[in-house]
Amino acid sequence: MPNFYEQVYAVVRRIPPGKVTSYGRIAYMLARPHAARAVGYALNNLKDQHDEKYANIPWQRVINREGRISTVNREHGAHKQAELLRAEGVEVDEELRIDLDKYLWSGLNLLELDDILSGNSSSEF
DNA sequence: TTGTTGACCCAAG
DNA sequence: TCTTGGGCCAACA
Repeated sequence: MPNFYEQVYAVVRRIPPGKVTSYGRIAYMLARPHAARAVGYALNNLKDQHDEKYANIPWQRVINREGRISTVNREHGAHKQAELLRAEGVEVDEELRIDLDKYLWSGLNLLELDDILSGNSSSEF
């Protein structure tokens, strides 16, 4: 059973290009409806991992529940995230807002979730 | 075993 | 819409 970080990364990797989701939704998918902060913590940790293993995780597709990029600028910053999303065809306005009605990822279905949580998914890296 | 810290969320006002 | 206050969770010292 992967630890919480790995579970978060596994879900984030499944967000298709041009779609976004929120920290809270990811937490909910992982059967921890109130662990949104921990999801953000996991992604923050991701930034410090320069391992190839973590190189292709589309962290830019994770935003907050308001459809806003809430990244406090550190190295990459909110602007970088906006650029990455625009490059995928997601419209991001000057206020760093995204139209969730258009770009929200519907999420994993229950069968896929079960695969991840039970650890016998073939796509578990 | 605490206490602290975050790329969060929710309800009230 | 915006601001507050409270809560929740995982990692770390």
